[in-house]
Amino acid sequence: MSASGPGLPLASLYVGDLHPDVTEAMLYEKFSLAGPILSIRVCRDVATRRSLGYAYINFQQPADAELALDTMNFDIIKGQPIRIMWSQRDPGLRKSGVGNIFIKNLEESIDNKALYDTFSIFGNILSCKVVCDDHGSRGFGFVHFETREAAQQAISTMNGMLLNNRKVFVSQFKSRQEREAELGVRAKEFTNVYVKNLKTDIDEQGLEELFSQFGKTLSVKVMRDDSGQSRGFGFVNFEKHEEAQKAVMDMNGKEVRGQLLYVGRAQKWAERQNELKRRFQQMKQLKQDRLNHYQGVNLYVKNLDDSIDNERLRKEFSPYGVITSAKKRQRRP
DNA sequence: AATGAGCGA
Repeated sequence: MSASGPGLPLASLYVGDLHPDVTEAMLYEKFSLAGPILSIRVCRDVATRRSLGYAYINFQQPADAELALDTMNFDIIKGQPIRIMWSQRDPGLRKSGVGNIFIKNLEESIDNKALYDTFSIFGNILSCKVVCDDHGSRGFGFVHFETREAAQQAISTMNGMLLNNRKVFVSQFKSRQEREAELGVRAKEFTNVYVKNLKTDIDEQGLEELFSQFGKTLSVKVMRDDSGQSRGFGFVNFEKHEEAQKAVMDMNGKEVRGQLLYVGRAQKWAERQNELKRRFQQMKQLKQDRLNHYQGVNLYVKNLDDSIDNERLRKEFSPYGVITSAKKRQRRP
């Protein structure tokens, strides 16, 4: 029988955000308090058997499932709040993001339950979460409503409201891509230009002289250390975007007093931090991936005689399987 | 400042 056949879906819950060690037995112990259970399954990776972090709880009675959802949502198992939803095998609503809203500037004591309670007056909530790290709330979260009307209601009445004395911002959820596209558009209209590789004896006046040919500048600044010495970079803010654009086009890579200038759009401090963080994490991930890739398939062979070269190494090991690389380390001189 | 993950493996 198809699992979407009559009877089943109405009494089936999806439980997500599970700690990887959560088992069927632990879920049974908890959820059977709401009523008789038909079956429970923690979904696992077929090869490794590791928990995928979600489970299904099938009740005999829909009313019991509803009771569980209403009373056990966000309860903590193994230190992690579980997130309960109705099982909905059709991914349409989830993927479309219709009805999904974003809330930021949440006061730290506002948790999942509080967020759920404040927003549930606008309509049926499919899923809701305050984003946390190990220090607690990160001050923002999501509420996914069943309908766009509910989401719209929530946005228009809650945006700008005080919640525990903090003014919250509520808006339509935007995917990372949408958001970056939006930032990109704004960034394209920049007027502030970042200049580096400046000789340290170039001051504001010198910088101004270099860039005034492109248009009227609103401000020119050379960044300095505590002793007042130039740090070799600065900012030129133009009145018009076109002028800033032209300054970048003409001056980037240009030699000024023996140094190649870097000239580009000035980033906001936060934007710069984000980029650095992202690059750092990307690098970390890359290293991890390589490590994982070689884990268990890379052999280290020591005590090789000088006469053995890469070719010979490969030949000796080739009977045991496909070799992707065989390299002998050069003896240090 | 911050815009997710997720459906019977």
